[in-house]
Amino acid sequence: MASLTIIDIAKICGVGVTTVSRAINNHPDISEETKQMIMKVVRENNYVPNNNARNLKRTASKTIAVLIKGLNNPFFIRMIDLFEKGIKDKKYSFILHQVYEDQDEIEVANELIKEKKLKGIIFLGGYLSHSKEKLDQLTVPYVLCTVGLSSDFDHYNYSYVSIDDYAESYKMVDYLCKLGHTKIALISAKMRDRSIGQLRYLGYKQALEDNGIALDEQLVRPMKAHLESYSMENGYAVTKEMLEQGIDFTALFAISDSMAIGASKALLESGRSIPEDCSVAGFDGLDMAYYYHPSITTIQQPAAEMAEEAIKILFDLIHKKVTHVQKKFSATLIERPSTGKASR
Amino acid sequence: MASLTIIDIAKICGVGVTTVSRAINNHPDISEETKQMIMKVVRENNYVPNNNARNLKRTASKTIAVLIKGLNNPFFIRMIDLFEKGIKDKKYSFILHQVYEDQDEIEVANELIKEKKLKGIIFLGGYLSHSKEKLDQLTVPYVLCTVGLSSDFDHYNYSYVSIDDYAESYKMVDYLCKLGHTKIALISAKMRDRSIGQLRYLGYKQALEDNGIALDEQLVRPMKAHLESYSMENGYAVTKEMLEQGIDFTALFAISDSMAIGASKALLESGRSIPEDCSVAGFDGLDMAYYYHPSITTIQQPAAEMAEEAIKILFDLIHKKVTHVQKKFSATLIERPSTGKASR
DNA sequence: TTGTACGCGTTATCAA
DNA sequence: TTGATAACGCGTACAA
Repeated sequence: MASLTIIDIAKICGVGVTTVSRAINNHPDISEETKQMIMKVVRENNYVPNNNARNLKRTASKTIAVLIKGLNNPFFIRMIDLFEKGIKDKKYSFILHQVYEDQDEIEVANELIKEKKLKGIIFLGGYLSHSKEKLDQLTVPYVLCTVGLSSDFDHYNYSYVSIDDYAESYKMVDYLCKLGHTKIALISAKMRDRSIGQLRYLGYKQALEDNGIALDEQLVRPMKAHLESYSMENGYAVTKEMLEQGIDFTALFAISDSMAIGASKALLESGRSIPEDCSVAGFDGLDMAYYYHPSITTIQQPAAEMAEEAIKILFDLIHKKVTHVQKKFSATLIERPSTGKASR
Repeated sequence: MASLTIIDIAKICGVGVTTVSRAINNHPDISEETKQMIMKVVRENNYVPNNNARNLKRTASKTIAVLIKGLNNPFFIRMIDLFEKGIKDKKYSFILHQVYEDQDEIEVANELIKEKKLKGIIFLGGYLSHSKEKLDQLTVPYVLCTVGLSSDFDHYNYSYVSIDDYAESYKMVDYLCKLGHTKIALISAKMRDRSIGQLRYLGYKQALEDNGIALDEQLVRPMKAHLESYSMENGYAVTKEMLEQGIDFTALFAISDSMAIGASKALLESGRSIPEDCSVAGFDGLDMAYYYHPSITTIQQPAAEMAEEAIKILFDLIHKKVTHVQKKFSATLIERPSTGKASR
């Protein structure tokens, strides 16, 4: 029961602990023969080195952590897979660590750095509303990936990978305007959102303005605070409410694919057809948007390229090749059957 | 840079290390006064205890880990949330740990037990094809949740929470038969699957037999090995292939909602309508199945109850109130517009 | 190529 | 209520 230590193994093998340590860690200064012998004993007794003791002694390790706040966003789940593969390709270990709602990501990061002797961190999603001092506490390089930064942030002090939420939102709304829509509903972020949600809202606003359409506040609908953010359920609830209030619109743009799907359901359920009675557009480029029927027009984020670039930047930072890099990717508007010309 | 240790803090405070340790860990034997003083210094210098040293010395902790293989299954993601809340409600810490494809979950578990001094483990999803000896290596209580167990396992030696895959599959197929369908396609697990996938297949087979319908091997379609298991993409590919081969069926049962959605897309794309030309049924009870249009008939797993029960069993095991408990939940067939009476 | 002995930062034990 | 000190299990400088 009481698990074996390296000393036990050394005794069994009749060698010193150093030798066992060498065998386990593939050190060069050991004969192949003794190594095999030791490894055999290790396996037979299924000895597992104690990671705490290891990390306590170790000064460095080749591992990178991805910190994610919430696992409910399918887009992030996809990114995680990409990060895992990319990091393992570089012969680094990958750790996924969840940050809970009530936790401070910087503190969690610092603990993890100490504990695992991290080489670098990728923050995935969430919002960073920390002060500069707080962020400067981090002692290893990090890259923000699709992290909301409040607009008063000095962006050039950080490395990040994202898309241009403002421009992409503009692109979609402009596209809807060009289809002849003038009453375009927006399912937006929560009221106090000061980052991604706000940018997408501003893009919407500007596109309307540039197309000579007056902003109708009635058509801007923040997602429900009591429901999960960006979820299908939320898009459904918001849309249903609009329909019940008899609000008139010929197109609907939801700032996530999930919400677009929820919205579609509400529309279809009410007997409206897509896109004849109402066009629907989403944002993210999830598989789901394609498999929905009708397939949903969306802004596809280049997930693979973004993950790859984030990793590249992180390694450049680690190797001190760069100081700070900001990379904004352009996403692709994918036109699908859920959007069509305005009929009224 | 070089981070502070408990000794540094002790020096600054002019007390012994033991006292600092007591303050940090909320030990009783310390005066409120000195405790406040120490905590103030801790905060000011933002000292973070080294977890490795802690865990190395600690004999126990109040933490439970959920081990999950792959994050791609939306059903598991939902369960994770439930586990997190449930475990935190019990004032235990919760750790989510991902097991990668090439890793052995038992070994990962054992490492984690040592490292974090776990009190218990919940295995979520995946397949357990280990021998009894291997499982017996685990030194803390564990509960298998929705884990595939090969049929030759002696189930009574383990604690698990699941649904009766055989019976639920039977339920769905029987329901389709009663609607008058005789040509029911099945999108099943990969060929060599010996657990959940096989059980669902057997349920299908038996239901057909009991309804006097001969099994048509042409209608049983394992998901594609080169595509992600249970994914929309997989359901789409399989269904498209069937359609291209001109195979005739009036109902389709996919053993996951995701695959059912992919299948629906393939059907709708080909100009068929659901349920008029073909009924579609899924399995799991994901939100997605409801929001799809038409909403998809499915077998809804009682996720919340299952998570709750798994936690309860685990704590009972920890407190030695029980030895082994197996709990099979019954799921609910939710009838939705994607299924209807056979028209041919 | 191998072994001895020390230190990593913390908590537990015991004595004060 | 406090403090000194011995572990915890490992890696590694150094000696052999």
